[in-house]
Amino acid sequence: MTQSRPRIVPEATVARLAVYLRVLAGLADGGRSHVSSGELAAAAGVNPAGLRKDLSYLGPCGVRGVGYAVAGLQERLTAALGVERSRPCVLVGIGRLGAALADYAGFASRGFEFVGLLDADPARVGDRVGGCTVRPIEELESVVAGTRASIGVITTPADVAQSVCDRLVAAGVRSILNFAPVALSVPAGVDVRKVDLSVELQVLAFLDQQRDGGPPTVVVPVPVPAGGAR
Amino acid sequence: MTQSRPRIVPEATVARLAVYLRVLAGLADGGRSHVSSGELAAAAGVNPAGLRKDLSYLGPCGVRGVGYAVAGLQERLTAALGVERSRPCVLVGIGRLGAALADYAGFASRGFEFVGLLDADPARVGDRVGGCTVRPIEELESVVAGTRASIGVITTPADVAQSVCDRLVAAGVRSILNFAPVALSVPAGVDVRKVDLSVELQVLAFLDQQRDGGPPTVVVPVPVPAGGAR
DNA sequence: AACCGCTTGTGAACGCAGGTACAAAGTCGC
DNA sequence: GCGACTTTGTACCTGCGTTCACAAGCGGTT
Ligand SMILES: NC(=O)c1ccc[n+]([C@@H]2O[C@H](COP(=O)([O-])OP(=O)(O)OC[C@H]3O[C@@H](n4cnc5c(N)ncnc54)[C@H](O)[C@@H]3O)[C@@H](O)[C@H]2O)c1
Ligand SMILES: NC(=O)c1ccc[n+]([C@@H]2O[C@H](COP(=O)([O-])OP(=O)(O)OC[C@H]3O[C@@H](n4cnc5c(N)ncnc54)[C@H](O)[C@@H]3O)[C@@H](O)[C@H]2O)c1
Repeated sequence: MTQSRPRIVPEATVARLAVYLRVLAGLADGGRSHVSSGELAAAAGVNPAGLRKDLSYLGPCGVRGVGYAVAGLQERLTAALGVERSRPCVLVGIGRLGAALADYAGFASRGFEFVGLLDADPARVGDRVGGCTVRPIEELESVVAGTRASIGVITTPADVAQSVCDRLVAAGVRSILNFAPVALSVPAGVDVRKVDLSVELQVLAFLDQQRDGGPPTVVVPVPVPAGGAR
Repeated sequence: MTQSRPRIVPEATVARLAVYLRVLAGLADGGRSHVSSGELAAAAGVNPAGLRKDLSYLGPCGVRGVGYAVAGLQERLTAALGVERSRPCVLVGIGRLGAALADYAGFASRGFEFVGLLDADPARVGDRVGGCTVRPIEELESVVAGTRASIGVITTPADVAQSVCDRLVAAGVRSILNFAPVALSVPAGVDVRKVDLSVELQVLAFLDQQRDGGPPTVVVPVPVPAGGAR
C-alpha cells in the first residue's frame, strides 16, 4: 500500500521534464517521429546522460539504437507531470504582472487554464482579461469551490499575500505559486513555489561583480562557437 | 586590502543573501537595530544554521550573544551582492510581461534601473513605461554602449530570443535574464539565468498529482512505446 | 572582576544531484 | 541469419548543498 512508489522523482528532474515536454512539442510540429537523447539534450540545454537518467525515472521509454518516439514520450511525460487534462487555476491580484499572466496564451497550451481572476480593486472588477472576467476578492471561496481549482497564483502586493494565501488554503487550494516577495507559511500538505525576480537580478549582479573583481579571468579567450539553433 | 576572496560563495547562498537583504530592509523600517539568526531565518523561511553559514561566507559579521546589527549587515550584503550603486539594465521586448517589469518600482529600490527599453514594434516605440521611453530595436547596440548596461533582460517571443541574446552579448552585456521558453546558448564568460513560469506551474501540477496518487498504486499503464507516428 | 546565559561561527556527517564510463539491447546492412 | 554499429539505461564516482551539533566569544549581572 504505502510502498507503492516504484521510484521517486527528484524535484529538479520534474522541472527538467517540463522543459523536455516543450521541446518535444516543437519537434512534433516539425514532423519528427524519433529523437536521440543527444539532440533532445542539446535543445533543452542539459547533459545527454542526465536527460536519460531523468527519463529513466519513468521507466524504460526509449528504444536502444534508435532513440525516443516523440509522440510516445510526449504522452508519457504529460501523464507523469499530471497535465493530461487541463488544470484549473485561480489568479489573485490582477495588476500589471497578474494581467500579463492571465493574458498569456502559453499557459493554456501547456494545460493550465485560469478559471478565476480575483482583485480587491473595484475598478478592476468586471474587466475581461484573457477570456475571463475579473471578480471581487470576496468571491474567492465560492470561485475556488465552484471550479475545484487546485492551483492558486498570487500576484498581490506583498503585505496581503499571506492573508490571500490563507484564504486560498482554507478554500481547498493545495498548490500555490507566489510572486510576492515574502515567505509564505502554509500548513503541511500544501506546496508553495516562489518566483522572486529581484533575486534573479541580484544573483546576476553578484556573478558580474565576482567576475570583475575575482580571479584574473583574462586567460580564457576561447571563442566558443555558439551552436544550437536548428 | 580586503583579503580578496579566499572563500567562494555558492550560488544557492547568493540567492538567499538577496532574500535576507530584503527582510533586513523591512526590519530597518521597523526601527530594529539588531536581529538574531533565528528571527531572520524565520522571516526568510530558511534554517537558522543555514543562514549563519550563508553569512559566514562574508566573514564574521555578527556579535555573539547579541545577534546581527541590522544596518551593518545591510551594508555588508549590499556590497557582497554588488548593488552598492544602481546597476543599469536593458529590457528587450516591451510586451505585456516586459511592460510589467519596466513599470515595477521594486527593482529600482533594490538597485536596478532600466536605462533602455527596446522593442521591434513601431507602435510601441515612443511609449513611456516606468519613466523610460521605448526605443526601436535597431538602437540596441548604441543604447548598451551609451549606458554601459551590464544586465540584459529578454521578454521577447521565444523564436527571436536567441538572436536578441546574441546582439546583447556582442554589444557587451555579460549577464542575461531570460523569460522566453528557450535554452539560450552563449559564449563562456556570459551568465544566463532563465525564468520559466510554465515549468513552475507544471512542477506544482506534478506535486499535486503525486499527493493524490501517491498512496494508491498509480503505475503508468503504458506498456510498450513502440508505436511510432508518421 | 568573575560568572552565566545567549548567540554566533564552524566542523563533520548525511543526502542528493550531476557527470563519466560501460554494458545491455535492438536495429540496420549484407 | 549474422555481425557490427548505434543508442539507451545504469552503476560508480565526485562534488555540492544542507543539516545537526558543539565549542568559542561576548554582554549583562552581581
Ligand atoms: N510587476 C513586476 O514586474 C513584479 C516583479 C517582481 C515582483 N512583483 C510582485 O508581484 C506582485 C504584484 O506586482 P504588480 O506589479 O502586478 O503590482 P500591482 O499593484 O500592479 O498589482 C497588484 C494588484 O493586486 C490587487 N490587490 C491588492 N490587494 C489585494 C487583495 N487583498 N486581494 C486581492 N487583490 C489585491 C490590486 O488591486 C492590484 O490590482 C507584488 O507583490 C510585486 O512585488 C512584481
Ligand atoms: N506574459 C506572460 O505571462 C508570460 C509567461 C511566461 C513566459 N512568457 C514569455 O515571455 C515572453 C514575452 O511574453 P509576452 O506575454 O510579454 O509577449 P508579448 O507578445 O506581449 O510581448 C512580446 C514583445 O516583444 C516584441 N518583439 C517581438 N520581436 C522582437 C524583436 N525581434 N526584438 C525586440 N522586440 C521584439 C513585440 O513587439 C512585443 O512587444 C515570451 O517569450 C513568453 O513566452 C510570458
